[in-house]
Amino acid sequence: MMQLDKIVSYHKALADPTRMRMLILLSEGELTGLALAGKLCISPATVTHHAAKLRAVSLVNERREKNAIYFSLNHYFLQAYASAMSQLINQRASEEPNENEPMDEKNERLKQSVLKNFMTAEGKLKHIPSQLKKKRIVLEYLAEKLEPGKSYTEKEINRFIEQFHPDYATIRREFIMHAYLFREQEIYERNPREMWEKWETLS
Amino acid sequence: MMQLDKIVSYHKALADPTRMRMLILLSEGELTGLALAGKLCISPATVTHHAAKLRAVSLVNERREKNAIYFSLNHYFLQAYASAMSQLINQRASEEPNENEPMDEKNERLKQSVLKNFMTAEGKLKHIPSQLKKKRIVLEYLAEKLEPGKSYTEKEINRFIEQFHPDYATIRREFIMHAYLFREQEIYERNPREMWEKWETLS
DNA sequence: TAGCTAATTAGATATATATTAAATTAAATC
DNA sequence: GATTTAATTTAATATATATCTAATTAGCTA
Repeated sequence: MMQLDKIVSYHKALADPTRMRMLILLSEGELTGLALAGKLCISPATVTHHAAKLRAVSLVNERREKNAIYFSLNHYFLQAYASAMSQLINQRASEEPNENEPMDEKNERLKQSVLKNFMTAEGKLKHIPSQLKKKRIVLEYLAEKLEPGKSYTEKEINRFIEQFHPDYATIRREFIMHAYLFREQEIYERNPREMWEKWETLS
Repeated sequence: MMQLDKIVSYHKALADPTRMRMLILLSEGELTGLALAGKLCISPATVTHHAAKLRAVSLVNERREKNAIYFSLNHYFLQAYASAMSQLINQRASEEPNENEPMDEKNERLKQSVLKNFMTAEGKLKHIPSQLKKKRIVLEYLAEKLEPGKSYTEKEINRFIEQFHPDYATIRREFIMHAYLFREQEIYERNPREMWEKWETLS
């Protein structure tokens, strides 16, 4: 369960018109600090200030080229956090105190049982688990078979998923909703594993 | 297109730990101002202050009973606003200057052509349009056939959708994502038409 | 190395807002 | 009508933060 503070910080980051305009500008492509300052009519120092807040909640990425720094949107988190809050509010009831068994062992056991239950002997997916935790196990298992860093067209993704289940549209959407897959324009890419894990800590 | 200010105000409303805790408390049911003050360890005046902010962005409802006021969550907006921002940022590119033709005529013409293109002669849905505007037309057309105010189980919703398309899971999700349908616990309900329209103005 | 450009940091200021106590209003009950 | 309970408003205060200028740091290039 994501901490209150993180959700609040996230909303604080978005609770400022200048930062929101920054994000909108960045949605059209990366920009340097100076360029942002120019377009927003603010000083470079102010850009740094806001960039720090956005970075703190992983909403922007930065890369250095020569002595300029290019800012860009982190699409993962833009989508991921958005639903984290509704989860916080809608899914409270399902919280349970944890038992004595070590977490890692318990997770591994669950993972094996879920894969056994939801995958056929031929390696096809029977159906998508409805419980979030189980769903993530299945999605992760499938996503692992995608090559990290490689770009896929939508068709390629569909064909990939079809190997396991006919309803590729739903599963593709689940991949994106749960941050296993990332879509930019018409191109899909597997998110790095650390993103999967970061996302999980949010929910 | 939703105004920047509204999105910012919405995030401001959620950018405070006390208000977030209020929402979490209210997610378990309605409470009076005094009850909230007690549970949150703050003065009644502070509750009023925060309630005003949450009300300003339609996140809470109020009802009077005797001389107490009961606050409750507005689930519609909790879900609706959340994705409005990603839309703001992801769909900018598709904006176009509008032509001379009156808006209403244009919309009606689009609606007819979309329904003709995506529905079979037998009244089944061929597939879900990928363009947002067209998708909304199809979803609205289907949602109109649900009875407002009536509660449906998930199974009933599935059977309803299956009349039109086998992939009820996807369509059910789309209904919820686009605020045509509202889920509380395991029960589904059609949102009132005004909610559909309010939601559309957000995107 | 010196000089240039971009970005950050530090310090200062002004605005916004979260909070409370006290006064006031609203509704219900005696 | 007087009293009680709940909520709001008002006024005051303290904290947070958005912004700028000026000084500093980081990296490039002549």
